Amino acid sequence: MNDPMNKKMIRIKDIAKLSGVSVGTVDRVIHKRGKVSDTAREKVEKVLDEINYTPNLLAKTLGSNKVYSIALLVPDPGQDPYWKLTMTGLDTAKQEWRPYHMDLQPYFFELESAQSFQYAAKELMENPPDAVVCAPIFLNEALAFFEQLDQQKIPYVQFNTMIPEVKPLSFIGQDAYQSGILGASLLHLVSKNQTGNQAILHIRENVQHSVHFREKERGFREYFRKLPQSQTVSSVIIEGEDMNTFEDKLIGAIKKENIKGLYIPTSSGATLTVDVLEKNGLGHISVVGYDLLKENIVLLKSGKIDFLIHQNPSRQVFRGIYHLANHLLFKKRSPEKELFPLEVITAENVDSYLEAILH
Amino acid sequence: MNDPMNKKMIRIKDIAKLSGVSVGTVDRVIHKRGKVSDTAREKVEKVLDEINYTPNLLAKTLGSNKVYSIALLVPDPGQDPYWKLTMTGLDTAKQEWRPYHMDLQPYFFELESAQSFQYAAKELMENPPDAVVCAPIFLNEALAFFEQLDQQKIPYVQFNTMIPEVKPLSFIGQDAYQSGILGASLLHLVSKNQTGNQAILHIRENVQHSVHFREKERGFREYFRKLPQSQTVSSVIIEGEDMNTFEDKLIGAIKKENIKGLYIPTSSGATLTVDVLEKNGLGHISVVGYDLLKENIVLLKSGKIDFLIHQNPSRQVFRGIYHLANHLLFKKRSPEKELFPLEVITAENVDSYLEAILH
DNA sequence: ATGAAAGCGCTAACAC
DNA sequence: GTGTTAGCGCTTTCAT
Repeated sequence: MNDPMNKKMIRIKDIAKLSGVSVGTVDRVIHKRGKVSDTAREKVEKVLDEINYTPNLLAKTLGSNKVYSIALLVPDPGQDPYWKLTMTGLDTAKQEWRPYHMDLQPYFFELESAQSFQYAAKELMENPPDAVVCAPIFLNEALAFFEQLDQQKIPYVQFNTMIPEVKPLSFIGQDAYQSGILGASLLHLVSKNQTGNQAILHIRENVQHSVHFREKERGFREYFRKLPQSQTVSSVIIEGEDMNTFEDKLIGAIKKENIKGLYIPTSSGATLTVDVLEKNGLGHISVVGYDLLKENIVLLKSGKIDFLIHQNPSRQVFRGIYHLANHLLFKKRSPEKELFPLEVITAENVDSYLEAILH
Repeated sequence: MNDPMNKKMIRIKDIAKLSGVSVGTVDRVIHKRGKVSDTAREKVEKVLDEINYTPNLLAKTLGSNKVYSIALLVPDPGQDPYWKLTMTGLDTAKQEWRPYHMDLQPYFFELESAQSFQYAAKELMENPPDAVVCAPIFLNEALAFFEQLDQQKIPYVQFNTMIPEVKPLSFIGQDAYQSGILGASLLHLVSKNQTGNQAILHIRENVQHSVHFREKERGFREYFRKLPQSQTVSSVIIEGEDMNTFEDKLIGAIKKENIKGLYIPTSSGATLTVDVLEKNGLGHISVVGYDLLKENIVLLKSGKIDFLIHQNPSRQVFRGIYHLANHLLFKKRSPEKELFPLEVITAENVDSYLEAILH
């Protein structure tokens, strides 16, 4: 903005001298803390208006000499490869913030159990951190937790799933609706030469996730509805249970609805599906899936999945921590929302993503 | 790695006490500066081995009390929309590093004039910065400049174009060969239904850029060569001059070679090309271009360009500055190479990229 | 309400 | 060679 060329940077001491008060008073005025007389305040503010003071953040942090802690509340990475990716983000953040003595502690809950979310949240609060990064998988339980944080004035970042009811320091994630549109367009492109219908496949999606997945479905349908020659879209819902039921349901639907393309919003769903397709000689069906899970990468490279959309969970937590750390350490303000780009992964660019440093 | 839960962080003072020497000596051992007796060194090193000391970077930087400057040497952003994007990266970096009193100064040269590169480099060196970020468009001139920097022990980051002959602090950019492969695969995908040949279009590419563009071409050709039914690829070279010549050459080549798909490695080349195609009723020809230039975005959204590949020049400079700042301020070591992912942009995800904070 | 002064952890200059 | 000490710019405490 303005030239930082002026040799000497302005210090609180300088402001004090210029306005004829002590550094203590200047500090009080700047941070609106303690008592200051109107006359003193005016003198200082006058000087502040004229010069352009930017505090030295290093000194600020050093002087206040606190060790901050940030807790991370996420699904157990051992239970799901998608959530396992978030640990990379945590590790990178740990390294990055280590020199600032930031204490980063993860707490895990079962992906399928709202109760375990409550339990993990409770454990977390037994030793209240200075800030929290949370994936609010379970709507009600998350709301209760966030309320608790609000009460204790603990700032938090919400990521992955967007719950509009709360006002976190920031939300980090993607536009799920647009993600559905993108998925649809990719599927459309890649299955142009085949005849048949498109389908969205819901595999073991918690009802609780539903906001997220519903938005994806809405986008997906919208794309095909808007097409010049509007196409119908089937929806195949598979609750879970055993592989045989899964196979029967899936193959049944494909045959019945004459499906040529499958959109699979759940990261780990693509592997299961492709296995079944292969086994049943349905390898020609186009597949668009999510995320850089090991299995997905293999399938992508071998051409069994056509596209992946990258949600970048590792970076989501990395950025969540980043915002909170900046908030705590440097009082920097964070964006209300940080929406990640919807990244298209193909066999040809997947390696470039794997090599890239948490970008 | 290891638990940061131990209430108190270890300070140099602690190490001094534990090893029975003074803080000065500990500092000397840690930084291998000044003279230390072997016995003292051993005592300190023994303690260092046992405990896990991470220096407080805030205190470190504050104590050494320097104002660092980083110079940026890039093509004039006024002359080319691609290079204009780098200014976003500079601005963001300025904001980010402002609190650390980092002085960031850009120097510009003419995109088509090696001499102006020399001139700008000379001007830059009249007031030697502590580090340099440079886009080495002109091979020989860049080599001379880098040599000068090496001599003066000024660290530098090389971005956008990879010159293997030098050893900068880091290189930032993309794998151009793989980028060509990606471009080819996208073009192949999108033009499957049409008959004809693929072509790569070279528009006003300085000979000096050639490493970069040659690699892209190599990848592009390689993709089609490896295809089960190997396809031929034409290469259309347009030196510059006026629009009419451009049009004649382009249309001539398209007709003659029966071209159905165009790969355009130069960011600003796509607009020119699409204009000519439209005008000549050749709107059906598929186009893959580069980068999020305003004009490209419009064409992408209207379906006149099928895909863009994002080189993210703004982030390239942002990261370049990031590495150098960390190097200077915190003595952090940077990666030799930071390869960006090859990002695929479509009409459906382009907005998500525009919204995204310099990601 | 305000000023003076003691840190924060590290660096660097200085004395011995 | 080694220990001591005065900063770096800010926060925080303690007198006044």
